[in-house]
Amino acid sequence: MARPRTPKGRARRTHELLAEEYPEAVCELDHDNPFQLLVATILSAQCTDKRVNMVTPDLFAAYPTPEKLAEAPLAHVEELVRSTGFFATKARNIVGMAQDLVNHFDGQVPGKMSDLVSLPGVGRKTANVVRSVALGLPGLPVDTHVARITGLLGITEHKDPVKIELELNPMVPAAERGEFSLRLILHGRRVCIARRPRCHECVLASFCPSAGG
DNA sequence: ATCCCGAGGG
DNA sequence: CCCTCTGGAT
Repeated sequence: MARPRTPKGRARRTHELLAEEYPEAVCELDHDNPFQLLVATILSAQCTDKRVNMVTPDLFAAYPTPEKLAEAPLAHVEELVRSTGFFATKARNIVGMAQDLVNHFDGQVPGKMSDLVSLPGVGRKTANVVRSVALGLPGLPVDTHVARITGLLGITEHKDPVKIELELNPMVPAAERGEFSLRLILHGRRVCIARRPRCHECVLASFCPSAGG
């Protein structure tokens, strides 16, 4: 298959092929509402979603709402999220985030990007996950997988995730950005694995410069 | 650029 | 042992 000449062409081809490969890519962080997804996504930094799903049931049982989490003893939250790594930072961030929701956003998860990134522990990646998965708003989360794969495919030259996001946005229709990200992430976990990519099994290999074999 | 900082894979 | 796992703040 011929390699599309432009970065945008490569982005579109990538999404076409990944949409066939992964028709129903879904967010695998367990959650029942936007607040829970926001907490789970903060916890997912440098950690597998599987491990996050191991700690959130107890966490949400103890602190089901922003109001409850805002008043939680830090030591108890640290204990509950310890196995996700960076536990001191994450505990402080999710409690502080809950306090901000109560104090500034009427206990609701805001949809505006500028509001979301004002919350402790929430950067653009986390904000875009919440927007696209829980709120039905446009959002293209750029995580380690999205950054790595778009770089390998020559869709972007940037290394900074925020620059990558801003460069990718015009290449992908707003309504498809969340799915595009989800599919790249799934592909990164299953096939284009950082440490040992399975190029033989990759549907993108025909136009991937790094698919040597 | 550096720190946070646990768990699992190769 | 070294790297990676859906990063964010300083």
